[in-house]
Amino acid sequence: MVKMSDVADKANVSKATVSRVLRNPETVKKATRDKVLAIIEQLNYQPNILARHFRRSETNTILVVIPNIMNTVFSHILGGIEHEAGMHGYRVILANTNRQVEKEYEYLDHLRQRQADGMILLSARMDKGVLSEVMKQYPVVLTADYLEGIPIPTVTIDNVSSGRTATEHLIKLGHSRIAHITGPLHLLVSQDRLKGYRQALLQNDLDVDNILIQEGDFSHESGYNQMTKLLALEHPPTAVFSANDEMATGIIKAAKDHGLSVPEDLAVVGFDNVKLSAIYDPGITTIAQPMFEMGSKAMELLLQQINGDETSKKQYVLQNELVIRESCGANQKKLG
Amino acid sequence: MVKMSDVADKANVSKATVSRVLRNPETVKKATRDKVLAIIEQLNYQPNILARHFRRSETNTILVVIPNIMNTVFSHILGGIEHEAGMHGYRVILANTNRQVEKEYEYLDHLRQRQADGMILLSARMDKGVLSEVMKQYPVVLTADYLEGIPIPTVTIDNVSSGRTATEHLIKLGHSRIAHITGPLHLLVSQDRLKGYRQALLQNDLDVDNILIQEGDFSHESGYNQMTKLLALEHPPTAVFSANDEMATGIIKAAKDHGLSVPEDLAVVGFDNVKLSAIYDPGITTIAQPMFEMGSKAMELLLQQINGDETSKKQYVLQNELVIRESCGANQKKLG
DNA sequence: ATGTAAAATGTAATCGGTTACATTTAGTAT
DNA sequence: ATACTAAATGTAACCGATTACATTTTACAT
Repeated sequence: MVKMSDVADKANVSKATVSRVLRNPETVKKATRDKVLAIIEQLNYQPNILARHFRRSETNTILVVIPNIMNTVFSHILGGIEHEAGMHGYRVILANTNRQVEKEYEYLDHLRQRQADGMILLSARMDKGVLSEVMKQYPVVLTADYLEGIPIPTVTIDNVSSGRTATEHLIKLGHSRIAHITGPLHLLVSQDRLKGYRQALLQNDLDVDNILIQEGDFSHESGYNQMTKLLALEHPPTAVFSANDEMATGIIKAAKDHGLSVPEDLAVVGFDNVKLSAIYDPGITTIAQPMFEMGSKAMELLLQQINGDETSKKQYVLQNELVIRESCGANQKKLG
Repeated sequence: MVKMSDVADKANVSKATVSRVLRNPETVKKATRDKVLAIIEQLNYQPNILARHFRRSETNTILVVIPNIMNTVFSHILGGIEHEAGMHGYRVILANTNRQVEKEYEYLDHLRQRQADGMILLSARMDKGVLSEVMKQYPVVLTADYLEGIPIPTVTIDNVSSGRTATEHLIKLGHSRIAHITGPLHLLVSQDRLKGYRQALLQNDLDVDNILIQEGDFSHESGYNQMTKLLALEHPPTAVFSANDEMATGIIKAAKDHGLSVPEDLAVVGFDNVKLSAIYDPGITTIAQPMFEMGSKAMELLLQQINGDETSKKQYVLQNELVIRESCGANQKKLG
């Protein structure tokens, strides 16, 4: 393997000059630079990146801690991260946690060992004290999830307002008996979407009937099961706000199996705007999370931190949007 | 940052001994080992992994070249890779190509610069000559895609036989006018699925009618569009084999929009068995690709190569399976 | 031609583990 | 107790690029 000193020898310059040609070309006279570059070309010299990483103790690598890559929402955020990272010469290491906290701690050690220049968390279950401590020493950004009480740079959407928007949309369509199937309630996102749902009802002088609020786990099956329960009520809902799109498909299936049509007999609004919601029949009206942008913005913030810009330690709230399709009935007749 | 020599000093041993405690504990007397470990604990010593990587010129990192992380099939394969890698202390670097060959070449350089110990390709568009050359020098495994003519270790399913199985299933259900909407035909997988489709027809003495073979691009829209075309034929098909599940949803939508029911008026079989096919209504009968297993098997083969086992340079063909749901009508009445 | 500052280049230390080889210590047989 | 082997530990070179600092060269003004 040809190394820097080989190039230096052949070009009759010192290693330092070769190094400069590579890293600070402007500090080297053009003639020398060209000569060195020619030799580099000729010898097909590839700098030993590991040596560079070691010497500079930086890795051009960032860690993405992700609960589950196979989840569409996460993989799209990851897409955004990867895109932005690539544009700046950074590589992305996958840190799948399968939702185990121990894994999060494990990856924290990677950061401490300087195996990565920074870390983007798509889930933060670890102890807040530990996280605050880490934040002080290393570049960290949180997205998709968020935490209360610690000032960690975060990129999210406003889930409360989104929940409100989704619910208000159903109210405007004339519904008054609106159910909500939530995500796992230990997650702040689920709590916030629920909060938004409640706010919308109250602000429109509608009762919040707790029997209409059922906890799901974001899976199709849970949507199906909880909806089946709701349909067995004496006064079943005429509309449902689902905390994500996959549950919405379960909800629609349950309604169909119960002999109801969507949106005629039951209006449904989902959340996320994953591809599924556009493909499903009926198309699912949903709150669009800008997943890709969340990822790229998170990476952008991380890069600022890596480059020593401490002022960038902010909370970012991205715009979300209601995407109207068939499942809510807005495109059909209005319900009375 | 506390380093190895600090530990050595405090423990009254040499750096070498500390290093051995960490890497070859069995070569150190228990008493010494315990003493050193205690000091490591006490000083909270974290070895500098970058130094280790540099010195040993290995990275415990592998590169996964992937056309698009946001695609379910790829993200599931990636899941399998990550899982297997994690179990063996390897980290996974994402190398998204967005289907650009140049990116593939770029990541090849990472391998050459020893930034990774090996590479798993989920797409190989690069020149076969280049790839063969790389294969000789570095551990490489191909999965999801495959190439003819070069003996690169590959993990796939048998797409020909799968295409045959899917088509035969429709034939057994009594269909004789079976269409096939293919994937992009520049991909071998698409060609092979098509080949299987043809074989099934011929082996059952059915004509291959080229008008019934339409090229799609794996998207919902292309499924919809091509099916719409097929339905406009004088003798439209009564069954379709779709080269993936997403197109199958488009096909079903087109049928519905044309006033047909699935499976009663049109039987559909998809390919992949992504979650979508289970969630969709009707549930899509499909060929299950063991995506996760493909990933973990590919990683397993890569690890064998990394560990110098050259005999492992094989082609692996994993089992696939027909998953019967509603869209083909097998669970309903038989068609005559 | 001479002096001076700026630009270009060189020298050599350094990053922190790893490991071949040398040396010491422990263990066992006679 | 002695000799010999194996086990344990130490010494020091090494991996290859980076960079602070020193030195030389160049450019320009007088």
